[in-house]
Amino acid sequence: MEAAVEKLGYVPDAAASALASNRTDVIGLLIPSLTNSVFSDVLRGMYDEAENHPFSIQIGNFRYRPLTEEMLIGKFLRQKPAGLIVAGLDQTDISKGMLRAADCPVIQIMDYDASAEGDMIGFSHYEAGAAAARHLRDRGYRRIGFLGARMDPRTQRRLAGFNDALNGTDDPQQSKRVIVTSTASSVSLGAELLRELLVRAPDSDAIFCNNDDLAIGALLEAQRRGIRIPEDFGICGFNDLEMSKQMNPGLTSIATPRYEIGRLAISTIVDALSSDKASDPTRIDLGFTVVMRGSSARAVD
Amino acid sequence: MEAAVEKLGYVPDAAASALASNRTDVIGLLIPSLTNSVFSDVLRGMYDEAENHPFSIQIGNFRYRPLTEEMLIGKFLRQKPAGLIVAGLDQTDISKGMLRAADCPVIQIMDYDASAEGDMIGFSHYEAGAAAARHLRDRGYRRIGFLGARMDPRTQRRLAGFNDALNGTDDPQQSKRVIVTSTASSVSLGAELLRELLVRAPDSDAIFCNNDDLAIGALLEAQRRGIRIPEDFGICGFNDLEMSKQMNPGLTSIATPRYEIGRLAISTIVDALSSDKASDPTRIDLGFTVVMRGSSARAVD
DNA sequence: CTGTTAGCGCCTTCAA
DNA sequence: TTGAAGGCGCTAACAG
Repeated sequence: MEAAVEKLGYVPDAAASALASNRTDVIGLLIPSLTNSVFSDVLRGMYDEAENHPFSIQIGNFRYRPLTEEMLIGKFLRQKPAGLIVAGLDQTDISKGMLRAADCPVIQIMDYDASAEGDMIGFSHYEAGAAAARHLRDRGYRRIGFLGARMDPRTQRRLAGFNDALNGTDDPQQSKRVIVTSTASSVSLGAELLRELLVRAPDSDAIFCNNDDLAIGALLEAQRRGIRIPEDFGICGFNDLEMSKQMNPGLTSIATPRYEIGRLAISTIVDALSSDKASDPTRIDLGFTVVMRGSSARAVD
Repeated sequence: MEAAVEKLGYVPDAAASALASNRTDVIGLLIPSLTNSVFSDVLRGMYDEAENHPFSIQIGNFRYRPLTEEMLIGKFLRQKPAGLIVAGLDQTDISKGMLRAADCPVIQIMDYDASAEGDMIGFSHYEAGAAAARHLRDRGYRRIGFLGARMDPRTQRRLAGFNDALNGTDDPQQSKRVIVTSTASSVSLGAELLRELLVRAPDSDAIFCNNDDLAIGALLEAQRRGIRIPEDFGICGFNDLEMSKQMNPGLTSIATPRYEIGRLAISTIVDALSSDKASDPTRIDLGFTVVMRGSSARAVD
């Protein structure tokens, strides 16, 4: 009979199946931005992992707007997804309530905070910011600025870690060296923010950038201005994009496990779906790595 | 009654609706790669446009494999999508048959070829390749190479246009200057391919790159080798990524209407769905623009 | 034009 | 273990 079914070219109807079983094979993914190059790696990991499973991925873009996220969570949940993946730990209370009540696996990705509730796969942005500050300080830089675009909650946590780690550097100007904006991150913006830093605090001798786009823009702008890197000025980026190591000098950055987060998010959902017994909570801190390259490789005496 | 319905928090069931109407509100999108930075701009355009409509977007990644594309077209069509968007004009015959028979709007994007069938929104890659060759020749370069990664059909058309435009340049070595590989494009690969070109044809004085990733990698590698750009060596990229204009010198590139393609693809489907009368075929050539910057701005006598 | 009803195709339960 | 049948909630066709 199965053979006959094969021959006749039978294909199950997804809608009928969904109606009867109250479940689809769509995994919903909610991300704050499509511009952010970060998410393309996460997506790649997800698609690589999903390839071996009968799931489709449907992306919702909430544009860094919590209320849009709330609306999309509701919309996705109504579609009876196989699972839901949301970026970040900072949903509104209403969103959190919906996620808690959802009758499908829900994973939060990108961030890790032991005190937050729910399943999560990510790393601590606070620690990453602190590690960047420490790295630059260890290389002998003393007047370290911060360039940031679109300060989402994770960026703010990096800034908090950065600031806390620099406390005791007794740089009275430290707060002046934090240059942030609400506009989207880009290479051009990195150049712009560096110019602004050098106006507001011209004696700055290093920067930690929100992400590698900004860092690359700042590096290129510094070179246009004849600033010697790393001798006179150190730069540390964040994310370690593929191109960062190709810069001249190479860009020091913080490598983040974006691809792995994507893979694990899907495989966690698949596992939760296959093992009918309630599985253990998934709370994975994947960590990060400071990758030193030329842009901060100053000789320390 | 409608008010009561509101009050009771009624929400329609997507699966039941799909089963009864034989139609969902999902627009399927088939792309060959998630790595390619090109598609993030296309996606952005799509999501920006879709925001005003009740459609969700579901992405299939066929990894440059025609048979995977075929399988995904079948899978998507079975879900009764509101519409289908496929990248490229080069599907297998079976795929083409399925697309022709689909009972939903189908748009091909990224490419434009007047002799191909079906609705399409894109531009001519052949012409783009020819324009790049002409630009470099007009700036006085005479021994122009081509760097290419993952030669998909559109890339090959750019190469064909490039080659045809250089015919008559009477460079007997022209074919030696074409360096291509099957691996995925990246900045590092651009550096690598430039090194290879300079081994195989050391007298080359310019390159047209597959895309800006390669071009940026080649530019940075050339600088590491002390090659003067644009005096001794000209570079033209493709796609005009945001960061290209920030390079030192700025990277000459071919600006492509990626965001616009995304927007138009969605709005075309929405229009086709709303106007019940069969609408006119959509065949839009959006063109491209050669943006000259420092990397090819050599004084011509 | 409004109100009613018969499926849509599968899943799941219940009977054999 | 296998098989039959009732719904899942909506849409569209049809009757009034």
